Amino acid sequence: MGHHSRSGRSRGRRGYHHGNLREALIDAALELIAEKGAAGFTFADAARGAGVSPAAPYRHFRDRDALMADVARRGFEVLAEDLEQASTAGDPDPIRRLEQIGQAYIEFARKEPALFSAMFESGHSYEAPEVVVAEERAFGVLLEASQELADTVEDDRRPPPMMMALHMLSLAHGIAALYTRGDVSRRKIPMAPSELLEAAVLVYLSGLGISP
Amino acid sequence: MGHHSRSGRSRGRRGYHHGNLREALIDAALELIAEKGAAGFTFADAARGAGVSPAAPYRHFRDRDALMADVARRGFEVLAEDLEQASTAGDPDPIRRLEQIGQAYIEFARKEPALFSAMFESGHSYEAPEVVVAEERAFGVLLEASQELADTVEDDRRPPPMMMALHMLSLAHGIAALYTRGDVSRRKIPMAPSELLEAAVLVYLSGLGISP
DNA sequence: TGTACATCAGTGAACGCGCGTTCACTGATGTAC
DNA sequence: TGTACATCAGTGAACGCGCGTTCACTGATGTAC
Repeated sequence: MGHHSRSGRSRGRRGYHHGNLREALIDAALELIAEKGAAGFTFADAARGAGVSPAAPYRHFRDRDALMADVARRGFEVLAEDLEQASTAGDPDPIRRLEQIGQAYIEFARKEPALFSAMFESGHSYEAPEVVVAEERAFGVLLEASQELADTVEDDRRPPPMMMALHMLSLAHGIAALYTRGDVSRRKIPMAPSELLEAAVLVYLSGLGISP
Repeated sequence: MGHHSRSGRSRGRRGYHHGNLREALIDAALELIAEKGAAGFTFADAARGAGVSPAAPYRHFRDRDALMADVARRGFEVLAEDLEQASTAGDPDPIRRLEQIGQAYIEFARKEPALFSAMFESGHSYEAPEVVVAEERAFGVLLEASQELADTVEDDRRPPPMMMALHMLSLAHGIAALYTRGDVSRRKIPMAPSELLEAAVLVYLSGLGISP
């Protein structure tokens, strides 16, 4: 299953103690989310998936919600890393950078549908500090790139970076939510999501007076 | 509760027969979704909410999924109506029309968070024909307005209406999903969602060479 | 290096609960004549 | 208009099941000396 490429499959416990049950539970949750959606599993399911007794998860998470919050936190952390990667690697041209970050956003949704669901479709808002921090870190990448791009424009025509970042995020998130998840979902469109995003970004930036 | 402004509150049964249990179950489901999210209720909860025995819903819906699908269908129908309303009423100028449709989209998400959740955050894709029809009807409004606006541009610079419509939808949906639901959710931003959308639309259209 | 002991991270049995679902039933409604 | 009857839409009791959660427990690990 694709979404374990990062964390590796939990490879069976080595005795009475599991060794890394916390991670194994998160992995199991992701697998279950991928199968049946964010609402489609129970605390006991996660225990079963990790190969432990139903009482074992209580050593690591207060309840199912706490487990889900941790899954969401990891999601935002992975997303932040991906966006940072897209921002620092690749073409350093400010326009290309912004566009690459947007592409990384929808690519994240495509590659990690289970994380994406846990983050945005679980019915919770996750006000836990670690989640908020990770969220802001991800948004910060977008904001910084917007700032940098805005700085290339002469003073009197410079667009507000915060607005640019929010526009980019909304656009990327909308495309991701509606069109990127191949299996569980969604609407079909006559072009790839990445093309749709690319075209939108170019039009949008052109509207701000920014052209390649 | 706000989301009953359209259908009216179910006002207690008048005897052994409920009279309109199907609608009452949908109403109850909406109330429960508003309280606890799309995953936060059971078939039995819906029955309780409608004031009938747990066996009664089986006369109208095969299971909980069938009930949710019907809620989603109604959601898309209401959305389609709202978009049509925004398209036909109000300013007939093509630019304003498109923008009004976008505003209606996020306004729908704000006013009907329970419907919005059922439509987009329930973990189902709803391939039932009636749902697809309602979805296409809603999208059709956006497409038609895009078509009309594209027609105001001279031939050689005319943007593809389908692309415009998809861009508008993605943008509106992203803003709606991230920022419009006051209670259950979400991120805070330094401007109202409607302003965020308005600015984005103006920039975008300007990028297409369309200005008021 | 060995031993005693504290701590940690699991077990597995048990419980109460509510859910989904079926069933024979029955009150209410509609219709034929 | 009245009556017999079919159909509809609900009841309520029952069931098996799996979930969440607690509990005393125990095997494994780490550490002091």
